[in-house]
Amino acid sequence: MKYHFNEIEAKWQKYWASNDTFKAKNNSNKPKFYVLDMFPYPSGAGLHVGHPLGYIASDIYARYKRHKGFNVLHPMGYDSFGLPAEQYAIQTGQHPAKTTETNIATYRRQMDQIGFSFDWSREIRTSNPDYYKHTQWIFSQLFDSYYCKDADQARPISALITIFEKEGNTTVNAVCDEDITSFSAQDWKQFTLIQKQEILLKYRLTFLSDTEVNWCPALGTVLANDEIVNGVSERGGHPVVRKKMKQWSMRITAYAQRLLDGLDTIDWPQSLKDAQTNWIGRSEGAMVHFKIKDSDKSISVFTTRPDTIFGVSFMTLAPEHELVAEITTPENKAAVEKYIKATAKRSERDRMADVKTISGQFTGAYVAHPFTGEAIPIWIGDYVLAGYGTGAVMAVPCGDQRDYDFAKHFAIPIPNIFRDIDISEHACEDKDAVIANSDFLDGMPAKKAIKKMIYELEQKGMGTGKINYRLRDAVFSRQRYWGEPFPVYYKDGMPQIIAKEHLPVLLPEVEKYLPTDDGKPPLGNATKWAWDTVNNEVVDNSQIDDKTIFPLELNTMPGWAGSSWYFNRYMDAHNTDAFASKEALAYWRDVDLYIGGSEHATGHLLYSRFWQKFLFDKGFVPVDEYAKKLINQGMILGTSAFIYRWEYAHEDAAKEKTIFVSKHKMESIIKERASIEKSKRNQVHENLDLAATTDRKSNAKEQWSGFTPIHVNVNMVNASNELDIAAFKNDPIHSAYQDAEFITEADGTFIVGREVEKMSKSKYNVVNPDDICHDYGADTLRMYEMFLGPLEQAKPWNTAGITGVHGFLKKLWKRYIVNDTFSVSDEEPSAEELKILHKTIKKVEEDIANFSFNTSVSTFMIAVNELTALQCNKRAILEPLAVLIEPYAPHLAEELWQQLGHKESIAHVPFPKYEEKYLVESSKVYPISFNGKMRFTMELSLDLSKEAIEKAVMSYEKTQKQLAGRTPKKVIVVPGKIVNIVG
RNA sequence: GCUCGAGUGGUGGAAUUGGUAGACACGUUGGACUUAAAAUCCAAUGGACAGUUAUGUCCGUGCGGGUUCAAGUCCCGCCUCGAGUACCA
Repeated sequence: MKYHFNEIEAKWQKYWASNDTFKAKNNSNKPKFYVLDMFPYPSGAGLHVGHPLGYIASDIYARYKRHKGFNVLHPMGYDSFGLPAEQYAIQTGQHPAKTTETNIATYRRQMDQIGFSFDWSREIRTSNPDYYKHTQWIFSQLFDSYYCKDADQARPISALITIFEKEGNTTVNAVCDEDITSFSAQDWKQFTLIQKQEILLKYRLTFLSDTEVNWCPALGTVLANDEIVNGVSERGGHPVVRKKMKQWSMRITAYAQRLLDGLDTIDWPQSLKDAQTNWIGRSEGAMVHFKIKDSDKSISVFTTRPDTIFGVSFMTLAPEHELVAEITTPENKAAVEKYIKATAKRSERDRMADVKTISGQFTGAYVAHPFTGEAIPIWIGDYVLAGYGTGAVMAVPCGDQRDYDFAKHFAIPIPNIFRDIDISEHACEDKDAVIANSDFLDGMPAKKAIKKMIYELEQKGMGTGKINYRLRDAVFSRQRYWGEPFPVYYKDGMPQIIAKEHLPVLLPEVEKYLPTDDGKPPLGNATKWAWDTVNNEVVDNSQIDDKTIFPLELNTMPGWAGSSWYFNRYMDAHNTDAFASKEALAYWRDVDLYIGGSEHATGHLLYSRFWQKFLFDKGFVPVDEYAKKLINQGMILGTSAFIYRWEYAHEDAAKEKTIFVSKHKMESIIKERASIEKSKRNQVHENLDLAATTDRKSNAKEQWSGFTPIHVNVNMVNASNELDIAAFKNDPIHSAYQDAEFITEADGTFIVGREVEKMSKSKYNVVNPDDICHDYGADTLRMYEMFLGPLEQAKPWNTAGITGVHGFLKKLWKRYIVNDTFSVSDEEPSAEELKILHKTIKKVEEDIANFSFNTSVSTFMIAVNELTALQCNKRAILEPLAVLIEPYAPHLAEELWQQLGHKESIAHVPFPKYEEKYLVESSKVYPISFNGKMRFTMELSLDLSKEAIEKAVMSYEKTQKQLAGRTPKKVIVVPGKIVNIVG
């Protein structure tokens, strides 16, 4: 009986599935433990070896917790709405639901073969109506809520209406749009229904507003900033323009402070907390109002340094600032307009990337200094962004380097307001500098001066202390097909929510998935997309009468909608009334361990915290942070392979053909070429040492221009970096290279270049787990992925070491099964054997607690090496060992468990108990150092006193030999650790 | 620029509060078994030098300083690489 891993693994996977081994119960006497993975988007490429890294780690943890007596919830699902399926639908006409289903089947097969202990009975898919029904409902709850700053929580919009009816809005302290105007209870009563709705929309936690968005005409959709790379769309690389559009937004800014505060209560990686903290970008300062000369308007600016106000020598507005056109004087009009036009052409990314160019334009207008009354010129400059703060800056050139550079460039005065500080070279951004030339602030350090200034500003009514956040409200509309439809219809142009009992509003069928010809989103193609408010159902568009039947919203929700609450759904995945029952939520509460990539730091991981806090405010969930602990797994990188194309131009273009050169050959050519270049610069290329290429030898009329690296599929390259040329030529992807010539090394091999890059389809460096499962088994894959290195570290995939792990499993197998026969003895174990076992238990438990799975694998190897050396085959050792290793190699462990005579699965067997007594040592091999350098070791009893140790060491013959007659100055004895002799 | 990580043999990586640097694997070399190969097993393996051996000496955790009986680990100053972020007022 050999270790037939394929048979064993298939057998146990089937057993687990048919016995519901990993099904979690929603009530239990055991303590609960919830282990969550970030659910994948099921892409067409299938799972690659990078995906399972985090899943293996969480699976080990989940399995370990089951052995430790926990009721473990370890679910999996799919984030199945998304752009790739839609793009594929546009290209092929295949319905995204169909594509998604096919991809999910592949993912499921691949995950099953790795032996994860997921409770598949709770599987969820965000694109299922049963699921997005609740996403729609949460949206409607946000719509029906506003954020009360006094209570510091979300409140029902009905409560706000009650206040409006009684007192108007002047006493309301709520988060709302900037442009809100005051009204009385009397006013409110007189407003029309539409006016009331318009006002309420300015308070709702999800609201419609005209937002400047990144519009991608080719995709027919709006993109988030993080979906744009180098000014073009991340997917497809299409151009993007800025455009105003009516969009749904989420008032996440209402939660800015709570999102910051919450970070202190959760055990997440510091780097991730830092990322969120920076993203939210809290800064304390003041809002200052500068009155425009010869106008009754004023310009507000936010500043973190109100104490430097006496150093203001100009003001800069973003070119997009709403007052620019109004204040510009006739003589500056042409220049200002020209500058605005130039700025508009540059994308926001462009403007931000260019730090060196200083540009700007004077408007001709002035504001009055709030304290001195002095006229301060107003400039516009593209270093000021419309989207941050108020889009205006009070420029203090002596205290800010950018303002300083701007002033220098345009010869604007630079008054110095710091005592004894030289600003002839650069600005002084030191917060400890003492203020001077500043009236009532003279002699104060910044901290004190800031407080004083805010007080003065508030006294004069010229400003207020303010906390500003960088965080912006999140745009929530997408002009896409494959997403959740909004539960919204429009009556008189105002959005109306569809009640819970009529959800879900199902995604309609469409002829094509592109935007309509008149620029409406894809849902504009649907012919049956109107809401009948009498029968509460979707009806044909032709029935729209704007009395009882109205048009439905054409946008769909973004990808992050479904992923912002999915962790709650797993608790009660089949509930049809609610997203989860109160009982289920009360029992599971929150995620105990969440594992996923750090790339979601400012997306999913921020939005989901926001939604959770909202649901908490509404009393729908019991906790306001849903994940107690989070671990980021590092990315598994690919090792790309390159071949090098010889770039040359032949006199006769028809005679040109593609030539690839082996790596070392290429290097010698480049070297040789360089020396030729030296002697005969710019000469026609004379053929180099290319014995194999006779054609080239007779025809020397080629202009050489270097080598271009081309990605080749890593699966065509062996471990020695040799390319399988035939396979390369046969690959349909490379049909263009069928007649290519390959110049090999002297020994006839063709060597590729290697480079570590992100694993991606376009780089042909994707390694999928299927082959490894087939060749070595899932248990080997699991252990090897863990053995690669620390979980949180990024690392290149390299199968070179996999034989070591596989060999280890075979060696382990042989402890139980010798010469094809199960042979475990019931003999009493020796002290030495018990010591090996308990040492291993201790180390493995510590490793799991520290998520140091790579060192656990080493620990197992050491244990098996040592037990092999002792020829140990005793049940008292091997039975617990099987349980120890089960989280890592579950199939093998199940098989051994069965061989050991057990009928039940190993999955819930208690973890072996570590007992200190087996590790107690009576002696220690002390390292004896001289001046810190270890010279020899000496075994001594552990009950010796310090003095006794020193005596024993000093009288030892080797010590005296080392000292060679010298007398030590000092002897350091650390009992149980080390002896160091100084002198 | 800023923030956060990280630099250890030929390679991936160990070293839990400062206490024997290089665990465990890969690779390489030599050997056993075999007609042969695969598989398996055994041995050696940071570098340099000395020695017949036993062994010994020196150097060694990116670089330069420091603290300490003792530093991969702590402190100061650099360099390099990676990730994130950015004219944030």
